Amino acid sequence: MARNSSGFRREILETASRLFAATSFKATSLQDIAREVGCSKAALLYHFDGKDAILTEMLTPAVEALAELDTRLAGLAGDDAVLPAVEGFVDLMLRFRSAVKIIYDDIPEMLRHPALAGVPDKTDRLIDAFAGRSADPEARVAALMVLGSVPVVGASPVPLPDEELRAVLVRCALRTLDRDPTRS
Amino acid sequence: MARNSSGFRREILETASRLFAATSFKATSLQDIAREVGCSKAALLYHFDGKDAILTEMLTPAVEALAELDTRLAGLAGDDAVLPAVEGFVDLMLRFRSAVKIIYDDIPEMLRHPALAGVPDKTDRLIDAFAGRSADPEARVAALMVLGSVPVVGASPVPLPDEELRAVLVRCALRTLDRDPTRS
DNA sequence: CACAAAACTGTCCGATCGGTCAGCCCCTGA
DNA sequence: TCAGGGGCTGACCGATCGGACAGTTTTGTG
Repeated sequence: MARNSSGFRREILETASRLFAATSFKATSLQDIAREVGCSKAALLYHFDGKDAILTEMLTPAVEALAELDTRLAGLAGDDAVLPAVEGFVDLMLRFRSAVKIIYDDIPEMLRHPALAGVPDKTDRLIDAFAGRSADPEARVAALMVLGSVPVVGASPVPLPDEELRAVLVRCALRTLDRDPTRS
Repeated sequence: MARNSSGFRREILETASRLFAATSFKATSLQDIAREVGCSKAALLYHFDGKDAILTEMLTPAVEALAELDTRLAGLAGDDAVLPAVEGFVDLMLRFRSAVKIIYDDIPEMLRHPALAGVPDKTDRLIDAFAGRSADPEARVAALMVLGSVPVVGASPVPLPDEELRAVLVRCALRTLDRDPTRS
């Protein structure tokens, strides 16, 4: 064998990235990567200092881009920061989509657990309801955002009593879905 | 020892729930739970059929409530489904917050990885920018929602070219933040 | 062609995981 | 009093993980 070294490194990174995104970082073993690449586990450890080093090298560009966005926003005050922050964040996410998947695809893996069988089906129908049974792509994306954002808030510590938090969440979610919350 | 059996079961569930939420299901071993509860690992497996059974018993109420919401929404068509869906989902999430944490707290665990050092700080500042540097709780919650929702969309397969997806995401995010996207 | 460096392999290792099992303790009721 | 069963333990098991290492093949170079 003895392929081109830097090309081999890249091949390892791409394969590992695919596997990490498909399953998850923790659930993907060095054996899995080696099998997919077509080399021995020891070969991986020859090119990289360890499993963590593979992940680090894979995520570094995204982390650096986030740091760049951070410094760019630091100079903007108040309302001026909102639009650049949103656009910058969305661009970042789209540009490093595979990296994002690696971080977030622990959730689908968790949903594969027998205890949660049938949940994905129900969340699909929930998206349908959020979108008002519409097939419009924008409505579907907004619905997906609501499905994701509400639990994220729930998993985070929020200094707000449940009743107020409930009202705020409903209001924000309706705005996301382009439904005016200001009505009876 | 020989404690009250059902009380002991409840104690195990509560401790396990706390540990699962604090770290993650996979990263929490039976040893960890046993140490925290103050019994042997074998004692856990005497009361439960296995690690999965503990998780299942913990999540079952939430899964059932989700199924209930699902059937309740099934009869509603089009726009009539939106508000009940949003309110039902928010209520569900608030009611089973610990269960939600268990599913979602794989992400914070991932963010603890050395490769992602410093990322939480930057996302905190990103939330600040999303909220327009405001301390208003509603603005902070909306910002948190945006931070969560955008990557969730990125990690999901969306049948939309990147450019359109970008525009949709920015628009929806601005609506979530209560910023009117309809302007130059 | 010779030889050193690079590339790679098979094998082994310690740690940790979920789970099993024989047996001990102790309360209960006949 | 003593059999018996529920509650529980410590020791152990096989599987799997990331990683170490000595040794072998391949490659580049004088």
